[in-house]
Amino acid sequence: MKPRVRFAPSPTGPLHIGGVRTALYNFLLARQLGGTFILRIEDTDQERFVPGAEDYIIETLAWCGLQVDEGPHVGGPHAPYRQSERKPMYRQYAEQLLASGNAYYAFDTADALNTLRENTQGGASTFKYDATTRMQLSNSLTLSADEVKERLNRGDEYVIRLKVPANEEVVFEDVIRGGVSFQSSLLDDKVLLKSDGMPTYHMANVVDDHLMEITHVIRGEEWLPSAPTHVLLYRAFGWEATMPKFAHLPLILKPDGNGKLSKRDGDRLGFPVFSLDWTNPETGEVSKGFRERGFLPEPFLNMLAFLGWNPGTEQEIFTTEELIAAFSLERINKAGAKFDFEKAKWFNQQYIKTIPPAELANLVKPQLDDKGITVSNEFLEEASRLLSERLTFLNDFWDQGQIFFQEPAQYDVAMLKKKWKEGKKEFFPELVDRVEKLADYTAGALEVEVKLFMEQHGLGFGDVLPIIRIMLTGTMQGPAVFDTAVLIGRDETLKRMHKGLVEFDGLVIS
RNA sequence: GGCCCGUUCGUCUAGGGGUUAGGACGCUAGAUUUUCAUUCUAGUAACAGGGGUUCGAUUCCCCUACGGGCUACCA
Repeated sequence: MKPRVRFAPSPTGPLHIGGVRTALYNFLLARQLGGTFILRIEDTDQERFVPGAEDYIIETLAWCGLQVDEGPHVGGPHAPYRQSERKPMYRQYAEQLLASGNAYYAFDTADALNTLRENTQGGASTFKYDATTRMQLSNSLTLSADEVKERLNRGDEYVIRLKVPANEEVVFEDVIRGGVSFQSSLLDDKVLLKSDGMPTYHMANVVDDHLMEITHVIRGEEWLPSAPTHVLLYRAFGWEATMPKFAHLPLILKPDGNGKLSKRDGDRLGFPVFSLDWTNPETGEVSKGFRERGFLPEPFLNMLAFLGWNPGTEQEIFTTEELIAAFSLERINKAGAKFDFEKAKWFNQQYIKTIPPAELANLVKPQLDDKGITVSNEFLEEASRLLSERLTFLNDFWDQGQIFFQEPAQYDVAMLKKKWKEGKKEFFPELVDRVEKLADYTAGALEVEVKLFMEQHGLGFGDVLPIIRIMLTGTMQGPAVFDTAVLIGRDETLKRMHKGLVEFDGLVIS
């Protein structure tokens, strides 16, 4: 059987990193096994539908390079891939279960059931629609056939529920957790078809996974408690022989404290939890995405893959191709992983420094475009070369490299006060002059010239270099001074030096 | 409350009946860079607790504690 896996999100909002990781694991397994990666949109709840969410999901997968083989935007042999569009298909399956006695009509209203639940709150047991209560409720099990028919004809609202067998042990194998078992009497008679005719998640999921010939269901741990219901459904349909393998992923947790990672944690702790920027269509509120924060897709995926999985070797930096080769469901951990933004940054930084300067130049170019700055490709490439080991995020390029494109906006006055002193500063006009006359304007020649200048005047590196650095960049940080001087060119270097000569005295006095 | 899943350095984790319990992030120190960052080296730090089983348990079993998930006509 050809491996077929699916990522099946609900379009209820932006994808957070847990969702992306689920997609990634599905993708990795599909690619490793030469199988098919399917995107299915589970939009059976019209009330929670959020406009733009589906596009967001598709854009995220595209940005990450998780190419979808079948899905709503690319089609495929099992189209449609949006459950709302598959609505007419589910009814017959519900009826099949009705006919075989595995399901029944239930006429109880949601309000009535809520009341029952409230009345049993805090007691020994909470109300559950199950084998012990269903004979006291109004459904096709308790009503006469005639009355059921009459209610149906009259147009009474109803749902179709799964008739969960009493006192059975439901056992299934989870690839990650091993054998898992549930007592069927603890399960409730889940609604299969809602009163609006839409299937519930459980129904649609099982039917579609079967129809789409899914071989592995890889999803979050929050689905583990409903997995036995799904197993029962496969059984009721007579599909148990081709039931997919289940793998329930551990959750991604808050870095501090406990609980699932949520949007709030990101806001609170200052890091993104979504893949891309997201604008809430109702409030207009914008949530930061990893992409916009300066992450690149490969390290983003690399980092995500390691949240709950590891290859068993000491290699941590992986390309997506390498992840495909190394991945295995069996090596996924059982326990939830707390998200660590520091480690996420490290993956990104490690990746950026491997990018060839010409390529990095292309990646950072938009930052200059935004500022209306145009430079030659050679210039940008050299700037990228100088900065590539110094960037954690792509966005750091401007912060660290702006002095390549514009004069320093301010000077490190505290340092100037220490270094711009009588007895030393008098020599600098001569240095500027020598730079101007230097025959060979290269980093090497500059260094030789500066050393010569120092020797002749009995000055040390500490007397001279900080001054040159501040003249050129304004700060004590940044790439090698001589490289910087060569990059910005002799004219610009001289211009900045002259400016320093003019301004430093005033700065030191104040 | 009930059910299910889980628990190795602060964090992500390797390991698995006998190990100096390994790596990575972070942090600290040193080296390099007369800057900062990078890089390199070193250091820091863990088997939740209690019972078994065993010659020997961190590893297997049980209990407890703690954490998480689920408990809707939401997914």
